[in-house]
Amino acid sequence: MTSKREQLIQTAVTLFAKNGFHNTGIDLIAEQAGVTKRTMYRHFRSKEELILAALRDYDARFRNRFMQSVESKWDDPKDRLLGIFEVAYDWFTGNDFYGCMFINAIGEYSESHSAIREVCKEFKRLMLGYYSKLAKEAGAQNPEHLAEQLSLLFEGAIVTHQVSQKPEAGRTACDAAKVLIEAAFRNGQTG
Amino acid sequence: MTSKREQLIQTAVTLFAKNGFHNTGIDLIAEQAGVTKRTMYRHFRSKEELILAALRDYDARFRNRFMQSVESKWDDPKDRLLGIFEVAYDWFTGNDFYGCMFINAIGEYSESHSAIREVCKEFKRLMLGYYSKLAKEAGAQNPEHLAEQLSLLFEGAIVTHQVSQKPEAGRTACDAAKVLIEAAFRNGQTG
DNA sequence: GCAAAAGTATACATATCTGTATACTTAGAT
DNA sequence: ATCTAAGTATACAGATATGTATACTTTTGC
Repeated sequence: MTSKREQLIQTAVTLFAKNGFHNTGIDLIAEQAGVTKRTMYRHFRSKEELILAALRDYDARFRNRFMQSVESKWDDPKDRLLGIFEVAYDWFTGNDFYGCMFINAIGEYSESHSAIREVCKEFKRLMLGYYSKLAKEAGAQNPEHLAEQLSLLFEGAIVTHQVSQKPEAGRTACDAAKVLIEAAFRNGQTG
Repeated sequence: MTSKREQLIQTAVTLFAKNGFHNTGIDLIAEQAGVTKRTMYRHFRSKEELILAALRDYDARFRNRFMQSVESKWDDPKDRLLGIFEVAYDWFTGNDFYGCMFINAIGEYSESHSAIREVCKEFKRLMLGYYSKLAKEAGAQNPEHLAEQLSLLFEGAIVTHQVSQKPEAGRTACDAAKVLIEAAFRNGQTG
């Protein structure tokens, strides 16, 4: 049996993703988690603490799932670089895709120096690090640079699908990624 | 003198962009606009109506400013395609950059069929149309496809700068855009 | 000049939000 | 076995939300 704390976090992740942060009240989270508000406040001293816990939990789970998905489907590092976009496509077209939770969080909590921003930045930093690692394994001469380019395509595809609901965004990102990857291997420095 | 209605819309745009939609109350908007709440409700029958008006107003102004900026700085259509990212960089590094208002709006109002979503989709559609027009003028063989690729880079740069506060995202987008543009002119179909 | 529209000022209704208080009940660990 | 931590249930405090009501004043079009 999962702990009450875990139930709270999972419920929070779901509701925050679907309905936004300010728009999701503590009462609803507690009710949906099958827990009283008193219990919630014993685990988290404030709503912000719960938000942080939800983001941190989602961060770890998402990256784990993502990397395992990529690595179970492709072996060649260069294939994996492209595979990123295949996996992203599956994510986009799933039933409960509401964009990237971290982007959405910053949309609501824009303060420059806040704990929430730090978690969001860290998530993006770690994702970028993964692309970079794949690019390095694939033998790109400037793996960081290629990773940053692919990251832009990835983020772009997320928000395009989120806002415009165009499934072809995933395909387009994949096409563009191919071009950028080829260029990165053709002459090291890409532009 | 600008009308009260205009003042309300401008104030709403500023506050929604900076502090989010749910987190910005009618009372504050009215106060900041120098207007009573009663007056606000004479112009807009609900907060959602004000949000829609703010988004529509911002949509028109932003695109206008953006296109004029691009076209006043470059004459050659191919230069303009790259210029997009220069102009974007200026936007990112300005004083009050809080990401794309439309992306942020969808983050808070994710319902699939809502008036808010339609306005956001329309904005993105019109921006894409502009890239497409430039690509066509530049003589790309598949201007829509190139436009969609560049759009992904653009959106990616927005959210990357918004979340991770990395000024180099603009530069990276520009580099990647160069590669994609070159590829689009080298062999029409890009991957 | 005057009626209608738009504005001010302020209070109110109603709902919901975060967070706390009180009193009682389990469940586990030593 | 008992003591503590964690849980339930419920009510409350205080702030803030959206939206309305009332009564008065200013602006503006005809």
